[in-house]
Amino acid sequence: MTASKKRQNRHSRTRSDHATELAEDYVEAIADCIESRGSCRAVDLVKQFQVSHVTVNRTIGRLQRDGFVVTEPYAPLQLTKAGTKLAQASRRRHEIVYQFLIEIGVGESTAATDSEGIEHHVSPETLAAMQRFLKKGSGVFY
Amino acid sequence: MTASKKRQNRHSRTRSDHATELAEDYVEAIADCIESRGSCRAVDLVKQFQVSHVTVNRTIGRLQRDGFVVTEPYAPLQLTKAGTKLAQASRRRHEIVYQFLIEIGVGESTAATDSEGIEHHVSPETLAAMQRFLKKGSGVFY
DNA sequence: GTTCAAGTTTAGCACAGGCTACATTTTGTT
DNA sequence: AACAAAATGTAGCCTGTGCTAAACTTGAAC
Repeated sequence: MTASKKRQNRHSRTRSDHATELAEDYVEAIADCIESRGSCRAVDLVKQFQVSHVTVNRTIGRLQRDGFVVTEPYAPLQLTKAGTKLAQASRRRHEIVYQFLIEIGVGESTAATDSEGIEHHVSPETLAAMQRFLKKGSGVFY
Repeated sequence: MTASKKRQNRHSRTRSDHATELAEDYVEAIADCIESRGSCRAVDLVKQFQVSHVTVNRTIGRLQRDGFVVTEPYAPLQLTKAGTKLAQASRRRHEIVYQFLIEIGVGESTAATDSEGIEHHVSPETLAAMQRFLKKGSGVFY
């Protein structure tokens, strides 16, 4: 495969990737919120993402349309089965990437920031490579 | 810093990050194209990114507006100083991430794909960690 | 020098994801 | 019960990034 052909593959996926990123961030946040506080409301997401409640509201609408979330007006959010699954997968990736960054010597704060961005672009193969690395322990590297 | 506070930081940057990603991809591609073929036309980018020529055209317009590219109607594209700088930085990050993925055992094809997505989310600190890792050689890990 | 093909530009549309301003509903306090 | 505050919803706007259709330039072939 040529270099430019590879790039084509990636970029033909870029748009839909971006569409999925927000969904993953939201369901992850919703799952966290439900776990830690028992339920999740739009206002919790407003605090998380630092966007206006209108933006949150409409993003939730898209999540509902896409089958990740169910809501009734003025009621807390609930994840569907698909939403829960997506949240778990997203959180798992996130955690592995975070730990991996820590392992290669990135500071906690930066690891937290970068893992948020990176997690959405890590394929199963790369994730597996990171896991292998983590299992070896940091003694191997340092 | 709390976990949710960290997330806020990342997400408050997400939108502008996305805006920058495309710019980086474009200037990188333009720089590659100029190097390999002597000049770069919109049609070359159409092939690279697999989007319509109209989309390319308007993206170029934004790049020009933002000072990364100069064009005259029906003429090849040129990078400004800022554009060249951005392209170099982008390519450097890209290359380090790619080599790093290879080093931890990711296959070439996947490394190419994932590095395209990851490069935009790697902070200088994480990039430095990856470089340290590369300098140690793969013998340390395998 | 005309004509034709390739490249470019313009017009106009869609959707995602951001916003403010304003309306409505819920909930907690008195 | 009434009011105030908090949460949610609605209307309408903007930009970015995608598209098709149609017009226009440019350059090459005849």
